[in-house]
Amino acid sequence: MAERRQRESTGFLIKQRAFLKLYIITNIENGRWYGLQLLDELKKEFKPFGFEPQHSEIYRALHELEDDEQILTKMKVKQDGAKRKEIVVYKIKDSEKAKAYKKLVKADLERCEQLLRKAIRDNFP
Amino acid sequence: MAERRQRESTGFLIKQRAFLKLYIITNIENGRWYGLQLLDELKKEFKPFGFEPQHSEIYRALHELEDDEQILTKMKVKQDGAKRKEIVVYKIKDSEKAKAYKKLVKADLERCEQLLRKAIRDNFP
DNA sequence: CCATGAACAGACTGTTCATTC
DNA sequence: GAATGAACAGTCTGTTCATGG
Repeated sequence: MAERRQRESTGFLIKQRAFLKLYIITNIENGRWYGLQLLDELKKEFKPFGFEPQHSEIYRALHELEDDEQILTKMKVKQDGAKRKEIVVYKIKDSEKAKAYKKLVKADLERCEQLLRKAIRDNFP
Repeated sequence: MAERRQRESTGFLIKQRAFLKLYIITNIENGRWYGLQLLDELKKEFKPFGFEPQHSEIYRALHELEDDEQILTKMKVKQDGAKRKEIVVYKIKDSEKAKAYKKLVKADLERCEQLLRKAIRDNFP
């Protein structure tokens, strides 16, 4: 089971999903995080670049990193303080797979960067 | 009439359509071109970057540059030689609008490039 | 086969709704 | 309101089909 999408159709630019997954892994490598917390952080990061990710994309990315890529595991924990709300906290489950995934995305990011630079060169001499 | 799409939803990366439109304008600024000819040229250009545009995207881009952006006009011409096949050749109709469009896309390309560079910086120290 | 175009279908993502604290 | 999740809807794009030389 668990065979899912495989990208590389005609290969234009990287998809938002993969881009967010990369950031999520890196953040979780440095500590525990849960969904809305990641959303706030990433919104803050990308706001200056006119990009504002949505909460559903973050959750989809987290679910795929757990179910498809098998890179993360989740834990439900009671929030600190008086509140008895459960939140879903993620941590790295397989750091080798995490490393491999990041390597893949890095290559794609560099490819995309070159494509954009080429477009600027070719069209604005 | 003729009110159509306006991008900037949450603003991740530039869309393939806009990217191709830019190249199409630049190519047509330097002479007459028709659809499949542009397709061949652009496939050749982007092949080394793992990107291979499809013919329907080229046609959609051309149609929008004519109908929506009002930057191009088309002419049907008989192909040279013995063949009596008509092909659809485009030329610039409004070079001011072309210039303005390219300026817009340039800004977006630069924004995207910065976003990618940031991702490389942030995740691969 | 070349050339243009439209129709159809699927993938990706944004908006909304549902549920629980 | 915070948090998670799923359902729904729309857009973008790839594949296929249709037409004509």
